[in-house]
Amino acid sequence: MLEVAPALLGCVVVHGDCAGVIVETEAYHFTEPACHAYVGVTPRTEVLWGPPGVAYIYRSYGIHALLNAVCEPDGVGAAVLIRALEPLWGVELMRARRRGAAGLTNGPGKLTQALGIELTEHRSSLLTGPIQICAGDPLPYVTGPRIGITKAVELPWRFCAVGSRDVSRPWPPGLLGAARG
DNA sequence: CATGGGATTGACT
DNA sequence: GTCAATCCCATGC
Repeated sequence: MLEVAPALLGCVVVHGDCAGVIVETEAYHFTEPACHAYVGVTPRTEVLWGPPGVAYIYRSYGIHALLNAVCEPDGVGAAVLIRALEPLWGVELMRARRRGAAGLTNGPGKLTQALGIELTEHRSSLLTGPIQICAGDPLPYVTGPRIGITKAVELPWRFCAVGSRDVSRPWPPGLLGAARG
C-alpha cells in the first residue's frame, strides 16, 4: 500500500469521456485509526478487506463522494485515496459539471464531481468497470502528513507529484521530505 | 431506534 | 481566518 500510493502518481483515471493524471494520493491502513477499516469488517468497510483493484467510494460530510482504490490482498483492510488529478480529456464536460467553480480536479471531492463519479460505482472494478485506472510513467514526488484527518495525523502518508499545480493544497517549502521516485 | 462524527468545499468576515 | 451544509453508517441504548 505504501508502494501503491506513490506508484499511482502519473497513472490515468478514466471515467466516461473524462480523464485525468493522478498527482496526489494518501494511503490508509487498518492498523491506524484514520482508516475506515480500523473498526474491522462492517457492511461499510467490507470492500476495503476484499481483493485489490476495486473502487471504495463513500460520502463525506453528507455532500462529497471520495474515491479510493483498494490495494492490499484479500483479508487486509487498506486503500489509497485519490486526492487530486491533472485534467487530461473532457475538460469542457468537467467545467460544466463543476458549474464554473475554480479548480476542476484539485481536491478529492472536486475530482469525483468533475468526472461524474458517484456512490453507485462503489465496489466496481478499477480494471474493467466504469472507472478505470491505467498505468503511467512514475513521477517524482514528496511525502507529508495527510490532510483533513483528526487521528494518526503524524503519519507521512500523503504523496504529491513534484511541481504539479493541481495538488489539493500547497505546502511550506522545506518542511517535507526530499523528492523521490 | 436515536445520535454523533466525519479522508470537504465554498461562501463569507 | 471562520463556519455551515448534509448523508451514511457505526455505535449505544
